[in-house]
Amino acid sequence: MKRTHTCGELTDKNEGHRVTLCGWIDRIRNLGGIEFARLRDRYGFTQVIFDPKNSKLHHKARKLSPEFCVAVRGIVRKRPEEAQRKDQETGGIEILAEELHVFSSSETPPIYINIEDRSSEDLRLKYRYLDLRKPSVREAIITRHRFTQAVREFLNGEGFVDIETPVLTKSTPEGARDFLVPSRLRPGRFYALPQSPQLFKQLLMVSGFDKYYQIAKCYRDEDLRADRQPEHTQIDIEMSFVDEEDVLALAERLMKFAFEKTTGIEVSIPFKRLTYEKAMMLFGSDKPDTRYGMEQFNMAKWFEGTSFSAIGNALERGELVRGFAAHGLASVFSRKKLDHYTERAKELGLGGLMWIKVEKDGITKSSIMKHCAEEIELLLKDVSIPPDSLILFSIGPRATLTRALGELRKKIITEELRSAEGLDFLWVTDFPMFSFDQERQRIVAEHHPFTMPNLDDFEKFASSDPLKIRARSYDLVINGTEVASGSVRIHRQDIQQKVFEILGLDQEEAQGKFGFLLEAFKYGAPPHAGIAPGLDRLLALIVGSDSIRDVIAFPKTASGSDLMTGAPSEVSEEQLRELRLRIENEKP
RNA sequence: GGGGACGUGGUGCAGUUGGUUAGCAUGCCGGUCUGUCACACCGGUGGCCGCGAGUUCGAGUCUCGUCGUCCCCGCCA
Repeated sequence: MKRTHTCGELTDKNEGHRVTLCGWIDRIRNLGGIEFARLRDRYGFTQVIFDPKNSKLHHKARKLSPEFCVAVRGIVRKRPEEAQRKDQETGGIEILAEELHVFSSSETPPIYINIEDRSSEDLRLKYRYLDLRKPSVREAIITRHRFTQAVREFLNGEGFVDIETPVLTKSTPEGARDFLVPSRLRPGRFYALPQSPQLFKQLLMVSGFDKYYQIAKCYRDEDLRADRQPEHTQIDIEMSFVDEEDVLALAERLMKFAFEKTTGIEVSIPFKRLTYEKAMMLFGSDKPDTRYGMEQFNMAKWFEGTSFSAIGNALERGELVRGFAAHGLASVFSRKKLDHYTERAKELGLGGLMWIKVEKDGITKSSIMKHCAEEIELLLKDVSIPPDSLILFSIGPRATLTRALGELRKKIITEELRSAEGLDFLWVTDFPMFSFDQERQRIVAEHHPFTMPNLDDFEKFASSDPLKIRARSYDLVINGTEVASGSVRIHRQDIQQKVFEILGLDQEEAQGKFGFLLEAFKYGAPPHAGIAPGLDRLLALIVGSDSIRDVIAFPKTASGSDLMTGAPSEVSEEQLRELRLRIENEKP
């Protein structure tokens, strides 16, 4: 029996037609005589009715159980008026069964398929193929398909060429830990899985491919999170003869097209922009969710010459006094909660946390009222603070203070506030080119070492204070999540060489690691720039999930295992021998 | 590498201060029922309480270890 229709398409327009449906039994409702079976496929549900008058068929139907895979032939008929379901797409009709074929029976499934969120995540992952039968899980995967199709449609239309790059490639020293693949033909040597196709796409620009894209798997052997998997997918894009404005504009149009095509949510462009510097000063974060306000401000001017030594001394030391106001929270922040936030502030490196409350009735309270009543009065006169507001503020060196306040702001957002609506697209630009890695005691690239520095900064600070150099890089942030990252790249051998020097790679090392790139730059490299939106995170935002596992067909757990296949697994002695590898005992 | 939460019939949970037969819901099996849609009702089945030590007359409950899952910090995108 071949199907003539799917379970999502029949309506009263098909009344009287003889049809065949294939799918899985979602649920049986046996009323003694008449028996209803809900049939499910990826398109929807259709109710099938087995009438006892057809006793042979009815007898066969009584043996059905959930998740049997079947074909049913029958007549589409309108349900009686009182039995119609307007909320279901196929709720107006049913199939009066004439013939039933069971392709496969099913044991009682280990997870609930016909009830949402009734099974634990580890079981759902172990039986992912069953979990994927659930409409909500299936829809997330289909949404992902529609999104990538929209991305391809847009980029193809813009003249981009989709080019595959190798998965077995070379280990590079910068960035995350590589996944390594031992080489059998060259024992003792290893491939690395790409953290991104970065170098290949730059080389494709040297080749003249102009506009490249790839929906590319990227691999990083680092610890996992809800929004981090060992393999994730990037929409990898690179363009020649462009600058950052071209890339940002392209990315905006791409996001608008793909979001609108996939979700129907209208996206207005251009997106807001903040420099890194400004984002840090306003929100204490390089990926702020700006929907919640609570911008930091400098409070020094109200405390100049204060007699309160804690603040006065800090100002003399050149430290800052900064804080932010949270409206509607004065009544929520009990003494206990304030203590809790103070504790957190100390963990974040601050000496403590001060607060001012303007309560609902307009009465002002503060942790430093005893010392600074006048200062607080002046401050509240200058800054308009509505009733029921809380100002949290502290003192400290600039970087520590802004970051710590940013963390406290984030904590308030996740713990105290109702989640905001809508999509908040934000560009953060002009990141620092380098940062200092305390652990390794050396300068590292903030984005990656192929990022074009701001050349004015570069000239001024390359030898004196490289940490002051800004990069021509940009991140796209949506609702506080970093969803894309990119930069203008270096296309000149001399600049690339200097950047390597600042990173502490001498010429020989640089030749060994990236010689092929430096070599390529000798042969007419075009100026180029690119960006790489993270597909998994974008989809998680679109389907409203906190975890990218929900938009990946076969995801891994927080410890990197695949509960379904059992990977990673041990391999045979024979396999190890071929690779000339030996496993060292962990505990000798 | 560090911190937190969890692990009890197939599934999701409860289980008091350590005390006799480990509850509830759902599923599953059987029965009644011809318009249900989480069908309803009646009856039944099903658990070495993740694993291993220990404390104790006695451990689901306390201690230590171990494994697994989730969340967070570090790390990383």
